[in-house]
Amino acid sequence: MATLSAAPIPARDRLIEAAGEIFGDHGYEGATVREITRRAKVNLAAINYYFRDKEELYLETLNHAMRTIFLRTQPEDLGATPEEQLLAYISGLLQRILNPARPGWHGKLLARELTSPSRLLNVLVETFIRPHRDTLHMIIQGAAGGKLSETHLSLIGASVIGQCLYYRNCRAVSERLSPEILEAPDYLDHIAAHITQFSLAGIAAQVASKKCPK
Amino acid sequence: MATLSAAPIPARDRLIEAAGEIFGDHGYEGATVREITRRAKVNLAAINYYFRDKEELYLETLNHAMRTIFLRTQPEDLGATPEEQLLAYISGLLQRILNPARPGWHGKLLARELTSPSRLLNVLVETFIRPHRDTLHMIIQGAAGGKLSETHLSLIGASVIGQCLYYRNCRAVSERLSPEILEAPDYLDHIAAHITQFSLAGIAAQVASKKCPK
Amino acid sequence: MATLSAAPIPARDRLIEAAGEIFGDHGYEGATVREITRRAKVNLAAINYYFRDKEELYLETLNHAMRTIFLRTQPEDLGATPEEQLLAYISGLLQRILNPARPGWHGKLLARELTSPSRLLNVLVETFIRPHRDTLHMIIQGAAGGKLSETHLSLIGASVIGQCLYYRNCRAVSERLSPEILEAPDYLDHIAAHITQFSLAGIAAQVASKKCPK
Amino acid sequence: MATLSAAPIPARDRLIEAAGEIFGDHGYEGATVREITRRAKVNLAAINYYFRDKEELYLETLNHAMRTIFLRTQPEDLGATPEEQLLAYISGLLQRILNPARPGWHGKLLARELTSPSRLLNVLVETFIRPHRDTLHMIIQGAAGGKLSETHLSLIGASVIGQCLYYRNCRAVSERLSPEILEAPDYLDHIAAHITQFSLAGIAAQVASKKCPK
DNA sequence: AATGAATGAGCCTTCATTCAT
DNA sequence: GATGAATGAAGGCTCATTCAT
Repeated sequence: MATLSAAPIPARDRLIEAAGEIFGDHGYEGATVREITRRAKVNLAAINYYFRDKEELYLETLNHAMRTIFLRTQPEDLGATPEEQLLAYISGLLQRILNPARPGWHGKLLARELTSPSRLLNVLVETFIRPHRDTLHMIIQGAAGGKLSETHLSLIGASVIGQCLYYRNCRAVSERLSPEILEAPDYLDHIAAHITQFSLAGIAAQVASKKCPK
Repeated sequence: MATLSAAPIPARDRLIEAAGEIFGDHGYEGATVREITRRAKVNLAAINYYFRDKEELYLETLNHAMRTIFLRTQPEDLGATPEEQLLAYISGLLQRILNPARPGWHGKLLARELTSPSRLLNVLVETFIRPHRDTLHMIIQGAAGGKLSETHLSLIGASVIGQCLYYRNCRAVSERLSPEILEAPDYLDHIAAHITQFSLAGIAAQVASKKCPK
Repeated sequence: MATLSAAPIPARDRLIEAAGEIFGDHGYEGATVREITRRAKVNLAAINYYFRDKEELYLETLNHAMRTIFLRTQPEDLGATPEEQLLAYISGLLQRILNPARPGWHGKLLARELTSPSRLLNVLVETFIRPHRDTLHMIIQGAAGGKLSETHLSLIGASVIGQCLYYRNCRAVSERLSPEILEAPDYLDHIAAHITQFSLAGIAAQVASKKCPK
Repeated sequence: MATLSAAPIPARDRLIEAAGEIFGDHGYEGATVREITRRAKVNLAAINYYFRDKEELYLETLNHAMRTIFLRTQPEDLGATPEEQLLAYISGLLQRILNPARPGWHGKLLARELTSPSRLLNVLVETFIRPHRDTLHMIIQGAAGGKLSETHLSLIGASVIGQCLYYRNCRAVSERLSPEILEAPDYLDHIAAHITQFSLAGIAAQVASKKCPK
């Protein structure tokens, strides 16, 4: 019989959702399977049933978050000019790790994993992060006019990413030191605009310094 | 009788040193007092004796790391021109959180605390971070010629700090994506120079855009 | 298939039985959960599983003992004349706290709780002891011919109860000072008879002294 | 130089006083040497210095309490007639175990020891309790006119002692069930008078029943 | 004579996991 | 397919005690 009521979320998915929240808030060691199963409203033994053990659940949850955060984006999808592409890239990244409309734990989990990596890091880097990084480098190269070495690209890429991650990693500090920035309704747009302008100037300076080295 | 042998390090100090390493590597929840006391070569009950409990030991250790990292530095100590000051500031920060000659756990502990704050964060921000931030803002204001609003200072300050912390928070990723950067013997100087040049260009662009808003 | 073997006692009940014996012998603080779980032949973690913690187990065990000791008895169940009722009451009380056929720890636990009350005492008094006391007062009033004030009833009741509890609280001393009393096969009956006769005389004297106060 | 200030109480005596209070309130196992040394305002190691260990301190403290409670009293000291002697005996016992002017822990410690004896009980019984019991039996024999057997004396003695100890052992219950008795300023005298009258009647009945056994 | 530093043993509790159903 | 019962291991902590001074 057809019915309008939404299908109930399967237990396995409820587990991943609950695990993400708790791993994000308390870390792998700080999270307890009891708390996770309670929040997911499943039996205590369900984690060992659907996943093998706590670690497997963590890896599965992390994988889920990474897939959501690192949606493939091609430069051509981002905009016409390199400047537009960079803004789109930065804006997208900020959205993915900070937007409270998304499950907050995606970004938290990524930040935790970067700071203290699990054994999944290698596959994480190759599968998700490197392609994303390549896209960013391409955009930067475009903005620079195609003159930058790999090392320069890496340094600049790190500068761009570092600026974005700051708002994820140091959110608690920001809230105390510069609350006005985080309180604006469209603060993510403001921050994205600032980082883009700031970085484009940095890129331009890099190009200039290579042209006329003192 | 005079002797050349160094005085033995007191048990309490050995505990803080061991705790710093293990808290830095595994986080508060992941660290066990058994492991800490074993590494410090003291009795299991020593933590309860010198500190009240595990949490007190953590706070004491964190405080120790913060005091070491956030040595007061006045702008005038840093250099003559704003550019020199900014370079000195960035270089100093990188040294404090990354220099392997220092106990590696200082920076790790700071990074952990920023990402997932304990109840000590408030006092940490007011005692250590805010004064440091004020110094940075002063330097930026100097580099900008004294024209920037508080909000702009905050955004630019976040860009500078974010670039620096990237190498601490995402070190594991950097090692995989750009190993050549971290392998140079004076890589901290290179990074500091890059961030400084990048940021000065960003500051200049900010000043220019305020003068002639499109 | 029908079998003659008795059903195995559930782990939870074994825990209460073992806990009663050990709490009775060593008190709450002197008892260890290790010893209790060992005697109950269950895992160390079973206490946390069936009860929340050691205290909850104690309260549950105490409650169990109290329910067994303080079976409701109505005066009319006890006998026809007040004298028979008093004998039945005293005899029943002695049986409940001393009879070695019952688990010995019931009485021990009660004696301990009276001497050094836990936070359960209030509910214990209201639920179990007060009704019992009211029954006793009714019997005394009957034996006295209905002339005694509340205060006199309380004093006489205390005298009756005190005589009975002596054999519980000071059993170890009795065994040394008057072993012949405890060695008779029906010593509980002898003691009950003595206390009854002794108390009836006391009650009669009380009534007489009220009639002709000197 | 002579001075009016009282001599400071020696550390050893302060320890016994503090130990008595805490053993009385929490029992041997529930008491901690830390708490005792803190209350006695002595070093943590003082217990092991003045006494050998915790148990030795307990025995010493118990001994101290027993000596205070069981001051030798001869029948001739108590009064002329057996009735006066019994009143004096009962009144004295109640004073010793209940009088709040004395250190409250004396009675508490005795009650605890009777209910759950330590290995000191044997010597306690022979040294303190038996002589006291003999005095009581002599008084009872006097009141009875010298006709009672040992067994009868023991039963009657137990009745007398039991009535007295009730107010020590079940004080917490009395406070809830009959507060009015304990609130009178001279309640100890009232209780002593009641127990004496009650017991004299009991003794008389015993004598009568032996004369004309049914 | 007395004490601060340090310790080994044992406490209760909680953890992730498994097993029988 | 899913779960309630039960468990072994390890957790942090507190205990009474000792040792060097």
